[in-house]
Amino acid sequence: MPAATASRKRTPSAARPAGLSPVEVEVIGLFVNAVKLLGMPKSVGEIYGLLFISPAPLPLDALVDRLKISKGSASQGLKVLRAFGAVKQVYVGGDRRDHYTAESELKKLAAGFVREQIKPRLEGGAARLARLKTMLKSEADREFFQTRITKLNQWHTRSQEVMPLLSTMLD
Amino acid sequence: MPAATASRKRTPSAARPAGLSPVEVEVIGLFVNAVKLLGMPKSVGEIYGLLFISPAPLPLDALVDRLKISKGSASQGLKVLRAFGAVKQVYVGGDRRDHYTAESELKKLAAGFVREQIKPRLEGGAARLARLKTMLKSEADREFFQTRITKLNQWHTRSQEVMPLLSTMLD
DNA sequence: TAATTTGTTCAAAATTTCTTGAACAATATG
DNA sequence: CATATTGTTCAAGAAATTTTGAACAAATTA
Repeated sequence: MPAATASRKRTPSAARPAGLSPVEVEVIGLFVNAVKLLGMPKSVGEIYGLLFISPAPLPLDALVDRLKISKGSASQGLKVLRAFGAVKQVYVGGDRRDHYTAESELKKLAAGFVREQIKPRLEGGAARLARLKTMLKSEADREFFQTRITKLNQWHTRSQEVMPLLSTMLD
Repeated sequence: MPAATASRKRTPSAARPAGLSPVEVEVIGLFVNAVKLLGMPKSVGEIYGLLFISPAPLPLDALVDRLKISKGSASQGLKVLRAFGAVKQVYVGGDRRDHYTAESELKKLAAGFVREQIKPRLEGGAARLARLKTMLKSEADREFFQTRITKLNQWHTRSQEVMPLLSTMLD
């Protein structure tokens, strides 16, 4: 058999652990938990976790092999993580595949979450509130509704104020 | 027919709107959204929303009738809301049923959420982290893991620090 | 005490969400 | 150009979550 031409069977060097080490399992579990708390699918946590604990950037294949998830899940999960800025694309010479590392700056992660998940919802909330105000104007009388809507307004304003403070604190 | 003995057919006074008014629909929608963002079932948002916009305290029956949800859902939803302190039990004279109003202090709601949802998870995270540290002690060498675990530690500490600040800000 | 009211619990049904895998597009390689 | 590689998309299947409704317990009333 001919000497391997730098990369023959896609196994760069040393044995690539087919399964997961105990440490890896533990770290991934941590992220699966966190990610579910934030309302995201388990696979997203698994992917981020593995990247987080991986010394080298990993391509999609590696995620599929080691986490035993489908290509579709891996692709979808990476898409979400990219949108959040939770994952960085890294160039690896002599390899056509995209490789990824975990972004580990808490501030950036928080910013991504706010941008992708919180902001859109707050905006939706703002729209609804506006509509409510119109409705009340026409119904004119109902005092109680008025006080409740005012309360909602306060909440909404407060939420928007808190957000930037939060990101400052996470510095 | 004899004069109603204060409460005959469980319809205190005036017509009880069987369906929901446009304003009610709008407010409830707002809360259903919010509640889903926090990872809770729709019915919890509906219940809280109706109580929030209701001038008078409501018993379980009213939730069932007006929201058209099952008794089971209503009971379960109230249980959750009670645990969060998102709902107050109000005494209503001459009525055996429990009546509820929505707690509308943002601070209290936030506190409930932290207590019921965030804290337990952070504690779970702490346990995992402790386990991880032990594992690393035995594997001794792996430097990279070490730096990552340190990072996790920072995050965890930071989260715990941020929590009380958050509740201060929501005053 | 028997009948009624009120509310809880929990297994099964309904719904929602996630994952898979095959088809496809895009790019590179021989 | 034909073939291989890489990655995306999306419909169908699998899994997880929520809702229902009936059985039950507790408290009340006649």
